[in-house]
Amino acid sequence: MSKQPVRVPLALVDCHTPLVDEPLSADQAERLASSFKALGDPIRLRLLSLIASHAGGEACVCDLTDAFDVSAPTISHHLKVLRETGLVTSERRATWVYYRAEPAALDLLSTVLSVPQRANA
Amino acid sequence: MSKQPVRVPLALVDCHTPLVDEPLSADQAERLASSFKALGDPIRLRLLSLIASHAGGEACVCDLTDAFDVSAPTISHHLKVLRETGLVTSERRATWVYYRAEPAALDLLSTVLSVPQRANA
DNA sequence: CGTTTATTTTGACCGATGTCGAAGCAGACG
DNA sequence: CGTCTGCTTCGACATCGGTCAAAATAAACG
Repeated sequence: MSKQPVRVPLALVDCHTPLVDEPLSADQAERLASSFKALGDPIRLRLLSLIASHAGGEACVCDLTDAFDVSAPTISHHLKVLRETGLVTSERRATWVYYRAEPAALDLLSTVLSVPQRANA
Repeated sequence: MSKQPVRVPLALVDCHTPLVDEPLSADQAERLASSFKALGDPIRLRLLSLIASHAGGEACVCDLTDAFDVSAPTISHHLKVLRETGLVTSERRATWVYYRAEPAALDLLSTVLSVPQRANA
């Protein structure tokens, strides 16, 4: 029942305030933009969603490849982009490679976009 | 004290479930990706943040241009991208053009990325 | 060990996108 | 009316990014 260690991708430490609250620094914007860019492709979004919503919290690449009309190298490329931004992690077990979503990364981006309701300014 | 009309950008009606809950359809992914792609540029992120956090809830283009090292046409281009995805709206008043953030659009994207905490699957 | 299957890397292609200067448009103000 | 200022559009250019086929790597299996 212990708390999971909260894994915030290295590139995103220090970005935790909703962007509507105060202007992002150039530096924060640079790092956040990389993450959103990774989400800015329909195949990557679907991959992430498939992985995150998959039974057991992980999905094998072979499961993912079949869901799309693009070649295996293309899927691999998109997974790499998601990995490099810390949105997913991967682990090889025997023949197959399994991907998991990184909830802390998603949550952080969700927070940045959130709109805290307050008195209408 | 009446409720504001909730303005969800047309392209995003029908996308309201966290992507970790169930796989996005190709169609939803396509539309959401457009929005995230708009957020996938550091200048656009900072523009959005500047606009949303600006006193009065709106900012004039002239305020925005000075904050960056790029030309006015480039700022205008980025604002157009934000406008076309429904993240901001603009209004001309006399000499100046004012931009506002669209909270419903931000909130929707925030929801899609959110991670509802539940029993660890 | 050679083969087969799963996944990634490499290299090339080409369309998409960020950038700028120049030109255009819209109001305001003499 | 003519001109000035604020903003956008146009056209060109360079870079980036998604895609594939082919080759490379990894692990199992016979």
